[in-house]
Amino acid sequence: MNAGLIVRSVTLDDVAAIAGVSAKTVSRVVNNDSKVSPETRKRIQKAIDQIGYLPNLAARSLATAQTKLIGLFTPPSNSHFFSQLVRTATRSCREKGYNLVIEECDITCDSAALVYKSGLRNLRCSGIILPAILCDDMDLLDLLEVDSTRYVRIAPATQLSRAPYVTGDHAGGSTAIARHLWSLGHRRFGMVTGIPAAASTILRRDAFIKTIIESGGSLSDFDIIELPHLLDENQGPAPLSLVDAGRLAGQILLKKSQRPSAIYTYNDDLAAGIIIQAHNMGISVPEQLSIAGFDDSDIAQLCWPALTTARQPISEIAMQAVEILTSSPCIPHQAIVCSTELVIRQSTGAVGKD
Amino acid sequence: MNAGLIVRSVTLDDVAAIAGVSAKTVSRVVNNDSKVSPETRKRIQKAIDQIGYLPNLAARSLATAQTKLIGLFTPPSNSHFFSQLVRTATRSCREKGYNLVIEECDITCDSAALVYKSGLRNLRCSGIILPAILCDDMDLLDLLEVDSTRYVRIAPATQLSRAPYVTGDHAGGSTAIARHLWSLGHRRFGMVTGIPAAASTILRRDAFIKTIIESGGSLSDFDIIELPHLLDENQGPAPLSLVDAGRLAGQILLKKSQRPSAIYTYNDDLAAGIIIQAHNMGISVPEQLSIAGFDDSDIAQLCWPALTTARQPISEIAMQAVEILTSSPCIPHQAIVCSTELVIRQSTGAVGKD
DNA sequence: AGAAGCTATGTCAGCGCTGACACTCTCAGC
DNA sequence: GCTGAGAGTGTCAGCGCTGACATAGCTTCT
Repeated sequence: MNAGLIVRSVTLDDVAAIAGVSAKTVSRVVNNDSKVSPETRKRIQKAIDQIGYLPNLAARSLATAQTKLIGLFTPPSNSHFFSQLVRTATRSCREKGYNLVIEECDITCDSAALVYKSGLRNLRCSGIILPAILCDDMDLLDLLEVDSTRYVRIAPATQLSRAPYVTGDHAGGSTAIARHLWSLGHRRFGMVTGIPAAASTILRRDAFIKTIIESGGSLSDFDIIELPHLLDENQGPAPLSLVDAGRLAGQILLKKSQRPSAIYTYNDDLAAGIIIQAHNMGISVPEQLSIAGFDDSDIAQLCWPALTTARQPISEIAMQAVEILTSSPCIPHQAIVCSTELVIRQSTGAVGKD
Repeated sequence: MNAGLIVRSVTLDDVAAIAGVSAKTVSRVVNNDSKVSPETRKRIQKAIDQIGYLPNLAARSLATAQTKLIGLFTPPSNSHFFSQLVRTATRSCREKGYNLVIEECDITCDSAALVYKSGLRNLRCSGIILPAILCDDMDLLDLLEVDSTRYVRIAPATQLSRAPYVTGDHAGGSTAIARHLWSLGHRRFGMVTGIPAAASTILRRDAFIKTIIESGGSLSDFDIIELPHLLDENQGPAPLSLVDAGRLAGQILLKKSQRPSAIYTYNDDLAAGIIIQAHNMGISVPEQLSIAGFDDSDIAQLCWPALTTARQPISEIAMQAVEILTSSPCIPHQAIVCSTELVIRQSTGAVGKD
């Protein structure tokens, strides 16, 4: 390691001296400006390669007041949905010449605005991606607007016209799942919902219930568990993973005297937990219990039996978010709704005679 | 969105003017320098809060030639091991006042040095975390040293004394798994290895084989599949996930006339794939087939039956890596080996009468 | 021929911060 | 009273780059 060793880095001026032009012209070449003659361009390019010039992003940021950094908040219990989101966002950023910076925020203990203030904020990202829940923290949105930082919301619940957002068709996916389960003959349902503050939680829950009731069911056919209740029950030091939360929910739901024949969960991670719990209790899936999730994240095909779920186009959501943040000029109130699609796998089946 | 609107940001000078001191003194307060009288400090702090001063990291980077950014390379098929690594690294960076930037690199198609050059390089990260495989790309290491960028390797295979590294005890974990399987009566083994260029692949494989042979087995008791072979077979456009690769490996291994009674894989993701494939083929685990992985990443407890595996302290590895990069002064050739631990779960059992 | 318009390039201040160094007090020690 | 040390603060250049503007050398049109 040569840390400590002083290395004056190669600058525009060095290149300029070699190529016999001004630094500004080199800058033009580096930034692909037009209005540079082909010969000059070639000569400069040669000089750049020769001494291995590397633009200094800090200097550029300072001069342009543009960092080319995209910030992304993630929740502490990482679902598979988020892992995929992070991955695709990384790739999209790169394609557009930006870099992705990750920030973790547990809204159950910290205010998102506070986390932002003490962390990402003075990085002055060019744009910020705010996933569900976080994106409904009005203090945070205010703060971002004060800083005039661009941001995009993923699945916002409130003030939809305030800023651009991307979301999946939560209601549509839920409706499809409900129809599917009903048509298989299920009449008694367990549900595990997400965090109530998230729009997706409400939309997925309500669409499901509404569809069942429209089909002929009633509200008394449901056993509903809310995710926060599960998280609260956790004794351990580490936050409960969503899969573990699902397992816990399974313990509760499957012990009921009137056991549901189908369970629908807020996302695939929770559903995976239910499947595991069913295995542990000797309940066979899908013969004795059907389970459906949401997202179609990696985990869906990793369960056994593989999970019936509503596919959200996670990669597309991430790409669109990055696109919105990096488009120039910025389009004020873009709203993109990605459609969801029912994916039937082996975790759901016709209702059996228990 | 007020992009486009010109907002001269609040600077040190603004604060200085209000507090009636020089910008330098404000800088001292912001950076927690000693040698500022308590009263002055208080007065300045008040001014800072009053106008909401926010240090400009780009300017600071330019002045100090220090970006306080840590870069982390990830492979394209994200294993659970990496998801966890990313998460913990994010947290560790934050605690130390750094930010984490992710870069994806598929060494099967691109040279790591090239990816670095075209991406992370001109961000001039203060430090770079290089996971296995990547960290044995000597071109990349050369490049980093030319730039005098600090880096830390995770599980390097070659030139161990070249730079600091963190690694798990691959051989130890593998040996423990081998002893465990042998003691359960297994005598015929399937193996799925990792990418041969990685030290971990070789260490895990060789320790396993050596232990079995020492126990009385012979080389002819093994059926070995190498990960790259599986990846090559993939027709689809998207790269094969490790779980899918495991499934594929299962298809091959479990069709053999002399079917192994136990399969040991390079990591948990691959093992999960094998379990799924066993389910699909109606082979019961662990009664008819024992399966063991490596890492004890989240996926291990997400399988059913839960996976017997060798736990690597992933969080500790990430924390140590960040620690090495951020410690000051930098310690030249630190080498940290984290111990691994056998975790016995339900995917392994005594060999049955098939 | 002169005006007008273009293209290709140069000049220079300044983005916000910090390191090196200078300066002014105060106070202890002789 | 003088010296030296140290604490507290200020001055200023310069990190590497780009935006705004100026300039030089063309061509084209009137």
